[in-house]
Amino acid sequence: MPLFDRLRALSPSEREFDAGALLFRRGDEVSVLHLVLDGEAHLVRHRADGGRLVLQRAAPKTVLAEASVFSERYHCDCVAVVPTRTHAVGRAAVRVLLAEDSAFAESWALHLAHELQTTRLRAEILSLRTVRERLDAWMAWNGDRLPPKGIWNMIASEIGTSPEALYRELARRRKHPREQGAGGA
Amino acid sequence: MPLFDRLRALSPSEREFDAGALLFRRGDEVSVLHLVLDGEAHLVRHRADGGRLVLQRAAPKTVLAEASVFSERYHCDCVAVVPTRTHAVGRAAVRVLLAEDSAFAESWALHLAHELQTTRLRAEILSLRTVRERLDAWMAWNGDRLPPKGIWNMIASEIGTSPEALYRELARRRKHPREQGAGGA
DNA sequence: ATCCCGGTATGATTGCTGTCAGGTCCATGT
DNA sequence: ACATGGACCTGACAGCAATCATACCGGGAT
Repeated sequence: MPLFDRLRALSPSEREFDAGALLFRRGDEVSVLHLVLDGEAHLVRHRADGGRLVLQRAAPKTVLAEASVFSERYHCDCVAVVPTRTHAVGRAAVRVLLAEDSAFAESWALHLAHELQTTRLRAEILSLRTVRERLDAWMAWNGDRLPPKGIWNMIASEIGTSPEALYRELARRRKHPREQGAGGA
Repeated sequence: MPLFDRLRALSPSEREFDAGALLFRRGDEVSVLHLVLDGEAHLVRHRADGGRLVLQRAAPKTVLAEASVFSERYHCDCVAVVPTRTHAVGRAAVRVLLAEDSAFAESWALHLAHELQTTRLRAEILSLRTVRERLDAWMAWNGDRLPPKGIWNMIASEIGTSPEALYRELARRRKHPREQGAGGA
């Protein structure tokens, strides 16, 4: 991922956050762009009734709140859900680079376009109703191969089902290999 | 939407497609970028078993397959699901503009970042399990107001549920106004 | 060697939603 | 006035998955 490295090269500053710590608050001035190195940070919006709406789950090797580059202030809170380390890049520096280095601007746009593509796919998968359909769709995107053992839990959360439901679907396919895939129209 | 207008200004060519017609095929050379004016076009990937996986549902006033700008050839098919009219902008022209006009590059990135934001939100909403939670989340994003009558069908499909289920949830809230919103943690 | 823990596996139960089926209301056109 | 169609509404039923509970297994730590 050249974009990530290019951004990291901009400045050497790293930050660490305990589980539950806030990376920033809604209304704070946007001074840096965070790249998640380890851990996980959630972009959340708090509702009047106390409920919270997650807007992004940033895993390691992920750019956090890309849209904040274009905003003076944050529109939502960001919290580390586990101990998290980030690389903080100055927002101003990123903006200068975007404006003056068209190659960088291009990789930035490419990154966003790819991210958009996979997120749209995820939304489409999540709009399917059965675990079977969701797994079919996941496989269609991942080379028509079953997910490797060891990450089934991750896949389950990716396709929005419980691990148990995924285990059962996988077991079903082991027993009835030919019935896979539907003639979805 | 200034980006949309800026793109339209690039060239005057419009194209029309009947329902079911293909805008392009996987493997075709990318010569133009489509902006959907009327109708609806789906980006689809065909599976070996005949099933199809939708990657994007492009409504009017929407840029179709943004990632294609950076690709020589298409990675999936695109089909008009209803009679559709698009504005076709030369890919080369867009790339030149991206490279030479940093203001345009910025609005392009801004567009992608916004699209990414709302798509991530949609994915989060779709990963909720009950209609109640989904509607709460939708409302949290839309000013804590109930959706206006007349578009409930649209909302239902946005949050990935059947119209009936949404009607019931809305009726429930009419009867028990105070029980809305959960202390979701 | 043993403990521990996370992932894998599967049964039983409950609850929500999808679907079908019927019905009302209203705007529009004739 | 009447017919038409679309959105809204609600009852009934079936089905799928979330959840709880239990158990197996393998690798890493002690």
